[in-house]
Amino acid sequence: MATVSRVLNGKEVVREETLRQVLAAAETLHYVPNVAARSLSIRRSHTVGIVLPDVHGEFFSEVIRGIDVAARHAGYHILVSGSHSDVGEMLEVLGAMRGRVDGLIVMAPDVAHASLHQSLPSDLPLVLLNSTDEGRDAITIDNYGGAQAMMRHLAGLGHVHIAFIKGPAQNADARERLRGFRHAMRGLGVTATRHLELAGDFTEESGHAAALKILTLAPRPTALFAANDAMAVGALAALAEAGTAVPGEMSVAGFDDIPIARYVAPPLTTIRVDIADLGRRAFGLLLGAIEQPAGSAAGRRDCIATTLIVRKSSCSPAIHTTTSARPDRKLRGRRKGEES
Amino acid sequence: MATVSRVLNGKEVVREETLRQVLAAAETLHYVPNVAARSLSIRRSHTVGIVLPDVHGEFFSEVIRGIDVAARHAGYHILVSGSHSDVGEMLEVLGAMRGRVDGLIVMAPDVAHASLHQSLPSDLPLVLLNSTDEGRDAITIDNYGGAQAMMRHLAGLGHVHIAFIKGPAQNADARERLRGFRHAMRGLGVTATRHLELAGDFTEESGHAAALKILTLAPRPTALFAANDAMAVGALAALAEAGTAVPGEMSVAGFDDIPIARYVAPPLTTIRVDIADLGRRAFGLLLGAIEQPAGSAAGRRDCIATTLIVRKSSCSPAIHTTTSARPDRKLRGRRKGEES
DNA sequence: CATCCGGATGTAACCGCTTACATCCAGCGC
DNA sequence: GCGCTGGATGTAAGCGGTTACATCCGGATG
Repeated sequence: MATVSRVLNGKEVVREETLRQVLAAAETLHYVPNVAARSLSIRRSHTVGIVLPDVHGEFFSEVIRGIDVAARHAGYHILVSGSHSDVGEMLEVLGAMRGRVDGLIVMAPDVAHASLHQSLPSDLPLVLLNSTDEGRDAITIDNYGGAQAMMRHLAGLGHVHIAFIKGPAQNADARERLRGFRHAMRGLGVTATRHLELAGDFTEESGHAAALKILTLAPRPTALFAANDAMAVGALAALAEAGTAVPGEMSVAGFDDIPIARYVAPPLTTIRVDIADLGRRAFGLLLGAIEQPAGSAAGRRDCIATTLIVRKSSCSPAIHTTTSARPDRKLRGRRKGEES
Repeated sequence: MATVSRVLNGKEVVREETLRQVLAAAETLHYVPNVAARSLSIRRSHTVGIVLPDVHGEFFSEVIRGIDVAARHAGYHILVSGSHSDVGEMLEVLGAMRGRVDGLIVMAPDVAHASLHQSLPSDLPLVLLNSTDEGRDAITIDNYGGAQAMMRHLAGLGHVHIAFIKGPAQNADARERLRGFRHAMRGLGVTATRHLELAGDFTEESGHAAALKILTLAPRPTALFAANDAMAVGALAALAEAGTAVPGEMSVAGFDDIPIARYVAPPLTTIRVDIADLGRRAFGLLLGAIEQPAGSAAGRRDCIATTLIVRKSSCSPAIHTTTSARPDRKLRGRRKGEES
């Protein structure tokens, strides 16, 4: 039976003839190796765990899809647990996965929960998604670079008064995007940006509310950059209700390129993030850590690039709207007519 | 050590005092039971496998979410494998899951692949999603009922000439929706419906193409019912390009209530399917089959209810458009002016 | 006081595989 | 002919639990 094991694992030399016999016998007996016994013996399950918070549809599925194909390719399986609303639940699952998996991919964008980071098992290969922690491997999105790319786009169109709708304060992605915005604004010579930064929490409603506030600013910004697409969509709705033309009177930009971004009116200019790639790379990093436990010191980083997607929601600010003249719909309407 | 096992499983009587000692020791030693050893011994992994074809974002994540929460609640884990483009790949994964899971939830809506059904392990509890097979447990969506509900809605508004954009011929969901449409049409006294049924394959492009064909029918239908939302969205785009007012000249309805359905212009009237519930119930059925293997004869069925969601894309047909007058854009434009 | 009883705990076989080590055997050089 | 060598295969000791069965022990019973 040692020989059978050798044949099935193919890692040792077996006589050609014997090999054939074993294979034939296995075939006729419908033999299927017992996975549990093998795991017990080699202390490896060829399974990786994925723990996600309660993230939404497209993101959730794309991350998993990315990890899934990479894992399948490497002969690994994935044990998934999503929609954890609180840290306690997450820790519980993390505990239950112990022993079942060879490594873990954990997404916990809310850096606030230091308790979680402390409780992560230290004896298991682990990579973090969209959050960092000294001494642990992590994959992040190039939020800073993406935000700067969008700002370059807007600035290139001629915008200077650009408002920004922020994400949750404790969210790592949101913070980086904000950092990118601020840096770009300084580059445009605008140093006092605080009044141009509106609070938001990544929901459509918060985007809606923030957009209404932006309309009251004087001078009124000519462009609005939301830290994610959901808020940009909310903003678009608010602007439509207020009768503000997009992009005529106000350019709007988002971040993420969620699927509906191309269907809203007007289609949204945004930053695309290749989420499946995020998953793929996370698995790659994890696999490396699993296969060479003593491998290069932990703390490896990998960053996912972003792409600027220009659609119809952004354009150059019209000359007359850059002045802070109070909006007068009839008048503007006539002027528009003259122009065309 | 037998006693330790008894304490940890709590299934046998142990002296109060001993129990405390064991627990204390386990605590100080950071003892964590080895899952593989336990599975080997009790021949159960407390894990269920989920195998999905290459389905899209929202559906994928919702099904998994539904199963996930139900499973977690019951102390089970889920092993996921998605995005299988062909049957061979699916079978491979199915094989690899053998021994790793106590049961399987498989989605294979393309009934055409009888080979798959034959190759499904027969010694493992298994429930099918959106496809049926004699003698196997299955959960389906109430496609027939949903389609009828939508038809009742349209008929109630006064529509009689209703076109239908079909889904892939071998897709079980698509077939049932078509059946619902036909039955309802007979109820409306329309017996020859074939010319009102346009081919489609669940993609936006096919919906776009089908809508253009519908515009050429005489008498022109006053309503269009697509077998899924993606095609309805495509149709909406086609109608907008052709300058056909929705819902004024043509009511449009879809099926699924995908997230963007509420963001398109006009918001889409559709049939909502509670997908998370689909997953939840599938797990429930599977759990039953796992816990009483000899349980009631296999072949249990469960059906997910659907809900009619009325939005802005449907309304009563204007009186003049129910006649079969040939469309004349200028003329219709003037008439409209007179009405308002 | 010997026997019996039943609850609590200890013992060891077993789950099915991997793998270090033992064994076997053919070919080789001396 | 003999000891060696090395490749192929057999043997058995784990891996870390579960659980049937044996054992132990204090109290009730005859």
